[in-house]
Amino acid sequence: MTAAEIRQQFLDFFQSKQHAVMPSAPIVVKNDPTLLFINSGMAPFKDYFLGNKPAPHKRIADTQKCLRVSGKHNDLEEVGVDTYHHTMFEMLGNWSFGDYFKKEAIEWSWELLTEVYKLDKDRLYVTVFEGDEKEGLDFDQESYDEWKKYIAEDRILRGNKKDNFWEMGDTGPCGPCSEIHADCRSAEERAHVAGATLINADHPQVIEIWNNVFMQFSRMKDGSLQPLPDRHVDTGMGFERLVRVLQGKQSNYDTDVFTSTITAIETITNKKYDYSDSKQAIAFRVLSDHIRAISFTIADGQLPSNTGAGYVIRRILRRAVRYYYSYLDYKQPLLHQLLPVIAMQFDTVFPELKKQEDFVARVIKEEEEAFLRTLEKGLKKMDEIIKQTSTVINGKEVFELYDTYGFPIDLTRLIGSENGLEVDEAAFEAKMLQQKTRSRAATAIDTEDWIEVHEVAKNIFVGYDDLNVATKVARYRKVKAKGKEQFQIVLETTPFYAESGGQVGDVGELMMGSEKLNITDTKKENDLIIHFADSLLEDMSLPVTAKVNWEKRIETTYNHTATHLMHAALRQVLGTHVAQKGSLVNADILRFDFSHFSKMTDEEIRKVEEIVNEKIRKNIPVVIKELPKEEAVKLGAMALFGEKYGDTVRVVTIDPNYSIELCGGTHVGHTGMIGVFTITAESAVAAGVRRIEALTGAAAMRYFVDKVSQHKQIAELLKAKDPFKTVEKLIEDKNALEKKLEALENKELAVMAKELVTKTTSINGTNFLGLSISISSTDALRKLAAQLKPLLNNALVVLTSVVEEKAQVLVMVDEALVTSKNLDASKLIKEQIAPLIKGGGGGQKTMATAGGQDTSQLDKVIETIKTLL
RNA sequence: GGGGAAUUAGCUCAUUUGGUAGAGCGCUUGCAUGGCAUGCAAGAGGUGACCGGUUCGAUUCCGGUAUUCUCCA
Repeated sequence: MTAAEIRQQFLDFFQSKQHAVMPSAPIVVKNDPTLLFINSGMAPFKDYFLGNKPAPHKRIADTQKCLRVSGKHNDLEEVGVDTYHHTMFEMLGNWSFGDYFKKEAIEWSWELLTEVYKLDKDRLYVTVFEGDEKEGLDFDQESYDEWKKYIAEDRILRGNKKDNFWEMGDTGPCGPCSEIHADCRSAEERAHVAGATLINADHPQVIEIWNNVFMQFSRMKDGSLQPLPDRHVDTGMGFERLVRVLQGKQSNYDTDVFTSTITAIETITNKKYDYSDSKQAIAFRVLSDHIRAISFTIADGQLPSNTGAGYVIRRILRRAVRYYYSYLDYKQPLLHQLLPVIAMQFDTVFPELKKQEDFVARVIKEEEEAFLRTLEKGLKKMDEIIKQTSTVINGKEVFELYDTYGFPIDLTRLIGSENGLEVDEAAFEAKMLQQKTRSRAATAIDTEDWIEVHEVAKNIFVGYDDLNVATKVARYRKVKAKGKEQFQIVLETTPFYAESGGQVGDVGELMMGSEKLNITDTKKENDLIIHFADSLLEDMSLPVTAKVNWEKRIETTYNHTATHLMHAALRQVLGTHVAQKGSLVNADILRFDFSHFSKMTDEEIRKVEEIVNEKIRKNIPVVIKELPKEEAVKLGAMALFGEKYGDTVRVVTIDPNYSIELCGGTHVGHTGMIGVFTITAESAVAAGVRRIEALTGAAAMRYFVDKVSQHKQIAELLKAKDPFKTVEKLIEDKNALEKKLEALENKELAVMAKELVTKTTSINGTNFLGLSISISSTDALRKLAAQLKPLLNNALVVLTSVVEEKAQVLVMVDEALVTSKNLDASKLIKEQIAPLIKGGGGGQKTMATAGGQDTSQLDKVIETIKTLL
């Protein structure tokens, strides 16, 4: 049975049990400050469990792309070392939202495993929650009784709170769970040691394959448990593990989920995968695992970057590079070459990768090249350190290599040992810990419990039509971050648009009688609209009026509609490979990132501006409709990868032949309202991604007026019709004049030098020249000395001058005198001259300069030097 | 969001307690060589990212801004 068949059978099975089969949500998470990536099958359904919104179906089944790189059992550094941990994995799940519960869940899971997949019943064990006195929780008799119908009682094990009580987070839905484990050991081993003793004991062949969670409580901030009104089922079965069990393999990497990738790596590197624990074999596993995580996150819209979720991708990618660089002896970009293999493999389940194959490959290649460059730089730094070190590379240097130059510690270790050097690991760890605690302290957020004011069924957004509504506060809470206190407020109905789809959140005020409260920002947490304020109203329970700042909103709206017009224009001008990769729309500007591989030419930019402005002048009506997703896609709406859509979507159409996009943002009624549009900047943000910044309406007009008046002023200043030509000529002339001036100065100085030479006197066989001269700058003084030098030998020269009311002294000593008379110009200047003129100075032995406040002592300076001879 | 670092000629990079900014490649010109990454000589090319401060004097020290790299969250 192939992996693809196993997946399909799961979905078909639950479809036959009246489940709606849903596609995987994007692996990249938006609108949730607590999560960077989907890390479990239930994550996309959080809102349904929290009661923020109703589930579209009571029963759902799916396979969900998940990513885990941290946590107790998911250290990135462990992936590939063993045979069953992954960064990205698929989680098969079936879900009940207030529908069926323990009985059906248990019955169906048994039916699927034993009758569809035909797993040997002797190899299966299940666990149920034993209860917990401290929490006041009873033994899960209900599940136990259900299991008893299918499986011998000695195969039903009791688990404690750690293993068999699942919680979503510190607070929120939770409940007992029941796991199914499979014993994949050989017959002899099984006869020797009973499987039951190995459950949850980290045995690589006795593994949990499925967890059924029965949500029936909600954890409060004070730690107490409240029963949930609706009970839910949340199950998760690790797909890669399941395939391994069903295909009878010892390792996940030996299943057809990974073998095609491993074969491709063998071909590219000309090395063999030998299933061992060698570094080389680990490298194969690391690469075949990481390429999946990297490819799917990029396809779902997260580019590698140096912060947040993008940084996680970068780290995974770099770990893969490190492995092929060090252990497969491959020094060029490799990962991007694997893309065709996995894009093909997942073509039917996750088509988003195949559709963006070229783009994803280019991003990965670019990123690999960048890191290989970083490695080069680190190697150079490493060389320096090796030269200066005799036995142990100190922690500070190891940390600096790692922290500042991004040079991986394992490479430092490897190269160090090749040069007979050790690494001070303890000091490195200490530095690392310091950095971690500093970062944590800076981001610590203290969130208090919600204070319920009015119970409301649903949080309603009315801001598409109304900017001013009477409503009441549903709940609020205090949030403390970086010593700053803020309040989050949820309203029953709100006109405030929450930051989403690039459009910033609304600002405005809440009013209660004459009392006003400023709303500084509006954000979404999952689907909950949260208003931010610095304080609270005196009485939060009274009715309030919520009022959006109208001016800011309308200007933001101009910019948002203009973004759609521009997106369509870009596709016309540059081609249909242009896809949105991110955007920022606020009252002042619009910024739009899109996939495109070269810098836009001036003509292309002008063409886009022309098209957008033409569409504005046509005053096209903007038509907004709520439609089922499938219908919208049929209309030709641009389906944006990485956007998670519900069943009905909001379709924004500006001329059905021009622009149709799925969008939740706010838009103008007719394009004419935008007024005018202009692009102010075009730049690169990442490999294959360009960024445009633009202005509309009044801001664009101000921009034009400024430019025109600047141009006018320049023309007036130059008294020229064509200022460009004039400026070009001015620059040319200026350069020529500067050169001429410099030549003239040098000539003048040469003449001066010749004249001065005649004033040289001989003292005790040494030529001495001490003069007070008039000169324009210290630079000229130095140049003069340079001119004098070839004209004199065996000479000591002292020149003094007053430049900008400051005393300046230059002392020049012939090389011969430096040794024969032990003269040192720098010493002279510092010890004898500088104090005289109340200043400082220095230089080299043969030439030094000094400057000071006191100009009255310049004659004495010359005398002082003279007496030295 | 919090640290660390970098920014010097068209490109790649030097320049130690602050004292007239250098190299290689590339470019221009001349000469040599039948051609191949040819040789010799001369030359052009720098507001040392930007803005302030300390200093007689800052590429160098200090602060700020921008951009890039990097680590952590």
